[in-house]
Amino acid sequence: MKQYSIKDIAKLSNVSTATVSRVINNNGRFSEETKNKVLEVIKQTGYKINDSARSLRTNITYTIGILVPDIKNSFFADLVQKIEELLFSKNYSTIICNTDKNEKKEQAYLHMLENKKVDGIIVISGSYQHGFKFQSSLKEIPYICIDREPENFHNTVFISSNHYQGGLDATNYLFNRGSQFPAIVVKKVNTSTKSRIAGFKEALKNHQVKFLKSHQELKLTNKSALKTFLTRNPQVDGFFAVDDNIAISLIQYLQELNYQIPKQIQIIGFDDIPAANVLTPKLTTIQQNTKKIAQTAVNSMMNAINKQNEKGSQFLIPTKLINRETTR
Amino acid sequence: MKQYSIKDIAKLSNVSTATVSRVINNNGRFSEETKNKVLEVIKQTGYKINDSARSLRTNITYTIGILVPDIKNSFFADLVQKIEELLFSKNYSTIICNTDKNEKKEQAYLHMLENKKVDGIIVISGSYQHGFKFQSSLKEIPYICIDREPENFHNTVFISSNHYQGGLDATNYLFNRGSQFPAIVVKKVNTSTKSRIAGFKEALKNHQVKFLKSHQELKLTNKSALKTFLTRNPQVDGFFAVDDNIAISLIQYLQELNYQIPKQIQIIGFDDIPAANVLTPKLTTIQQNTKKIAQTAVNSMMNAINKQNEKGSQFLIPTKLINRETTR
DNA sequence: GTGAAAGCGCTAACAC
DNA sequence: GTGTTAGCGCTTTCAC
Repeated sequence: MKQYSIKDIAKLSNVSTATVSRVINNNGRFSEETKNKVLEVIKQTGYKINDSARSLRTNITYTIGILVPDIKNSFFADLVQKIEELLFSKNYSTIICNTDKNEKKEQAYLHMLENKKVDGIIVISGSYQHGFKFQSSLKEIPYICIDREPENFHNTVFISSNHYQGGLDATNYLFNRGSQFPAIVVKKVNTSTKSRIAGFKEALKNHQVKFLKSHQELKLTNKSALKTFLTRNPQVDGFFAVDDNIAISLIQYLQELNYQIPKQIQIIGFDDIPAANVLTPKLTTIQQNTKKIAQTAVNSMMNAINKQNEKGSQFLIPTKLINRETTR
Repeated sequence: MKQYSIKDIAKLSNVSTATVSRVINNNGRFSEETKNKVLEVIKQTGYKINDSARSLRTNITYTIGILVPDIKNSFFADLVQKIEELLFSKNYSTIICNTDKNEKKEQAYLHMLENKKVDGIIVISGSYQHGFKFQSSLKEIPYICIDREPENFHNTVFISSNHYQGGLDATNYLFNRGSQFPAIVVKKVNTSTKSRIAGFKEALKNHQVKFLKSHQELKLTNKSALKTFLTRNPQVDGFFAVDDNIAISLIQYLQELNYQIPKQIQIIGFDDIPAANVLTPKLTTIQQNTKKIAQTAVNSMMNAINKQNEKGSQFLIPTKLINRETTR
């Protein structure tokens, strides 16, 4: 059964398609009477707008693409959920693109989004080694980068937590709670962790502790890496884990090695993933303000769509320390 | 700057738009020579297909909507990610709709998806009280239900874990590991938990334990609810928590009340969320096969799109018991 | 193997 | 306040 088109509605309401269109879009220039008539017919028929036709005509799709490395990661999931909610409230749909940190997939998605003529793209990431480069052919689709630095800051808006400040706060907290030789624990390094590390180093400097990679930086590949590190650096009495998942492994290993947390060794993480609050002991960590990040991103996106140029802007969102049980 | 259209490509390649279209869609009826010529021009110009125009013409959008109560829930996130991946490999985009368990929002999304003329809708849920009813006006958009029973099974395909069997297995395991009076812990009840409870009851029956709501069912609103329950039912030596989050609260309360797990009381959960493997003690639980569920769903979706009618089918996916530390 | 042209459903410029 | 109509970019039928 054929779907109703605007033509059918026009005919059934004894008006022209233009009038129906005006009523649908509330564009004025119709009487209350015709409006009611048309609306009634629409209701009766169950007429549904055809967005393809509309987009073809208007060049607006009311659709935003969102590139995310892994939706299962709770930080990303949180962000996506909040962004999606905000976009929905502005009548936008969001197309989710799980890139799996795979560049080929990312390219394929970008291609797809270009074909779809989305109104904008939000790029989320903290997991790539490389910056984000988006070479749209002619028509520039505006894009916003969250947590992944773009190759060229002039083309876009960059939004991120203040990872540097977060790292600084975390490390200072370790000092304030009595640690004297905190070390940092990393796995893979990307743009955001780099800043967290920089914050860590700054805190050391402020406390007159010299940073030596062999003494203050642990690459946590497995339990024995930790064991070796602690044997060589018995003075270490605090760890800033560059993210919560690392902190979780760390805690597990430390417990297996019979260290007492936080008595002997304090730990602070980053992200505040759900598991952090469920561990024994519960993890002290740095929480990112996903709500604010999402708001800022959507805001910038709307501005970009409306040609309110913000290109080149960077927004750094403050983090918050959540004190729990792995610090004294 | 205007974007290139198929007309421009036609002109630049000295062929007709029809030919360009044939080349793009690889529909045959063109020579190798023209093909190369056209492809070259496309490459040079960076021409991008306009999917709105194409969809308008073909009535196919290559877009699937996916309704999910809460993408932050790790089970849903997992499912969505896997479904999205499969759809992407088939050249479909997925529009994510986070309904927040809000019926009004759900309706609004459905409306949006109808306007967008998506090719299909996948409805995920285990969190609604009511079944899913989708009254599309005329053109039936096919839809698949995962974990939420449709109001009318004849209109759709229903896919879900075998919650009943999972509940049965969980409870049997408790018995096998030495519990004699297992109880079930619930919070809110929906279609899936109902089946899990039914499985629990069946296991009791098989072990000649009579089910009495006051003795075998705990509504875990807070710690004192647990305390009261255990005072009244001191014989209880095992809990089947109807999902992992409930299990987590339960463990925490039990520890605060100084019960020993699993020595005095065994616990088994359901879902295998990430936190389950990180608790102390680690949670024994029932894992759902998200991969299989996703595959089945996408498969059915493709069949529905291709008019390979499966309506009325139900697929029950087996679960798997993950033995960890909260059982003996 | 190729082209001309109709038409998908809509919006908006223009005329009245 | 309302109608006529062109045209957005594409696919597809039909003719050659």
